[in-house]
Amino acid sequence: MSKGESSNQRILVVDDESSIRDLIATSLRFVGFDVQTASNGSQALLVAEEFKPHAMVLDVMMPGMDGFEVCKQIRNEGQNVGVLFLTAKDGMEDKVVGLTIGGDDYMTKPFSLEELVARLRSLLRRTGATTTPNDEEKIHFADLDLNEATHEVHRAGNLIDLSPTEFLLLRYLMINADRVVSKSQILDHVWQYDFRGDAGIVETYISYLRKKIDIYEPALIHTVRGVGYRLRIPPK
Amino acid sequence: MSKGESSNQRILVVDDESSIRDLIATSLRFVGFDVQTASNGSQALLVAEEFKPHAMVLDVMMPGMDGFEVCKQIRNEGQNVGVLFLTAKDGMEDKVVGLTIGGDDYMTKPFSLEELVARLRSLLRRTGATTTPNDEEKIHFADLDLNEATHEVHRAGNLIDLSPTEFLLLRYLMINADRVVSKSQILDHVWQYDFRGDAGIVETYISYLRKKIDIYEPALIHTVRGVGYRLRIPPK
DNA sequence: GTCTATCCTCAGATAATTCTCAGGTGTCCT
DNA sequence: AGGACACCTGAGAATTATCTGAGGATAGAC
Repeated sequence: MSKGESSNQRILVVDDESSIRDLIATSLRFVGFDVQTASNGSQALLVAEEFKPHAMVLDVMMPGMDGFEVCKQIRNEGQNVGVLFLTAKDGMEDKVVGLTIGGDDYMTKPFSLEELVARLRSLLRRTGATTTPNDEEKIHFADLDLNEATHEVHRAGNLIDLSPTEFLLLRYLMINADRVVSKSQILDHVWQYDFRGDAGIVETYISYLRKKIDIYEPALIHTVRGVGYRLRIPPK
Repeated sequence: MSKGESSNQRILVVDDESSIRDLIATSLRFVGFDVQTASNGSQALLVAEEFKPHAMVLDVMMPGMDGFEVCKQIRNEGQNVGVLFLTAKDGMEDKVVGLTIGGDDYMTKPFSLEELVARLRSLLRRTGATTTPNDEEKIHFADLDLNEATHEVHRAGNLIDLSPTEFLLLRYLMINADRVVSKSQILDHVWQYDFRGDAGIVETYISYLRKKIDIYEPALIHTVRGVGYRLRIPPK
C-alpha cells in the first residue's frame, strides 16, 4: 500500500552512528524509498556521485568532514539535491538554520520516524524532485482534514488545536486509516526513537485525541481490544 | 490445502530452548514453510548465509549473542530478511521500542501457534518476500469474511464483534474449512502453548462463536461427535 | 523570572474477556 | 429402558485490558 508510492526516489543517508543509520535506512526503505548509506563524509561523496540521490539525510556532527562540508562539496559538483540535516539538540541549532536555504530542512536528534518521513517528503516536494507529483500535503479521512504544510487539522470544518505529539499520532492513524495499528507500532513510529517508557502513554494520547476529535459524531477512533487502535467510519 | 501454498518460503527459527524451537519449527513446516533452525546467534549467522531465509523467528533473549545483534549482523551482510522477534513478558517489554520498524514485528512468550503463523504471513506480505503475492489479508468461507488488517469479521454483510480468542478460533476454523479439527488440535493451535487447562474450554468458545455467527442461516459450525468440529456449508 | 503548554507517569475505576464449573440435553450402546 | 458418554450452555469468579483524571517535570514564551 504505502510501498511503491515514492519509488525511484533515491535517498542517501549519512550518519556515523550505525544504529541511527540503520534505523533511518530501514524505515525509509519500508515506505518505498531507494536508500543508500554512508558512514562518513568522504564515503558520502563517493556514493553520491554514483547514486545521484534526490535527497540526503545528513548528520551534521561527524568525525572528519562534517555535514555542512559534505553538502557544500556535493553542491559544488553541481548536484541538485535537497538536504535534511540532523543535529544534536545543543548550540548547533542556530548554525543550521542559516544553511537551510532552498528547500533544505533540519531536525534535532532524537526525532520520531513519522516526522522524519513527513519532513523528507515535504522536502522532496519543495525541491521539485518528486517523480510522483500527485503526492499531496493534505490527508483526508471522513470529515477529518489534516494539512501538513500548515499543521492544521479540521473536523467537519472546525479547526482543532492539537499539540505536536497529538498531531503526529493523528497523522499516523490517518495514514493507516482502517487498519489496526498496535500500541508498540505507534510508539515506534510516532515517539522519538530513544523513548524508554511504557506503551501505556499511547493510551493517554489516544484519550487526549478523542477528547478533541471524537466530541463530534460519529467517533472515528476505535479500540480493537488486545490488538490496537483503528481509525474508521462506523457502519451506519 | 494449506500445505504448499507458502512453499519455497524459507524461515529460520532461532531459539535456545529446544522445546520452543521444535514446537515452532514443526508448526511452520506443517503449514508449508521450508524451515531451518539454530540454537544460538553465531549458528544462526552461519545457517542464514547458506539458507538465505525470507524471514526469521528470533528469540531476543539468548545466551551469548542476543536477537538484536543477530538481526543487525545479518542485515549488515545485506540480507533483506523480515524478523519476528520473540520476547518474554517480563522486564524486556521496554526494549520493545524499535521492534516494529520496517515491517518487523514481535510477540511476547507465551504465544499461540495460530498467531505466530498469522503474524509471520503478514510480515512476509509486508516485506514483499512472498512468492505467491495473491496471498491476501482476507479469508472467506461461505458468507463469512474475515479481514486480518482491520480485524473485522462479517457474516452475510453484517459486522460481527469478536473477542481476541473468538477471532483466533474462527480464523483457525476458516483456514481449516471443511476439515474436522479436534478439540486438542484447536487447543494446541489457538491457545497459548503454556495453557494448562481442560479442552472443555474449546466447547465454551465454540458456543460463544455460534451465538455470534450461527444466529444466521445456515449454521456453519458443525460438531462431529467424538472427533471435533468442522466448518461447512450444509448440503441443502 | 513567571506563566503556560506539553509531556509523561501513575493509579483507581470500569469494562471486557477468559476460564471454571456444573446441570442439562442428546446420542449411542447394550 | 437405562447407563455411559459427549457435548452444550449459563452463571459467575478471576483476570486482564483499557480509560481517564490528577499531578509532577520540563521547556519555551513572554
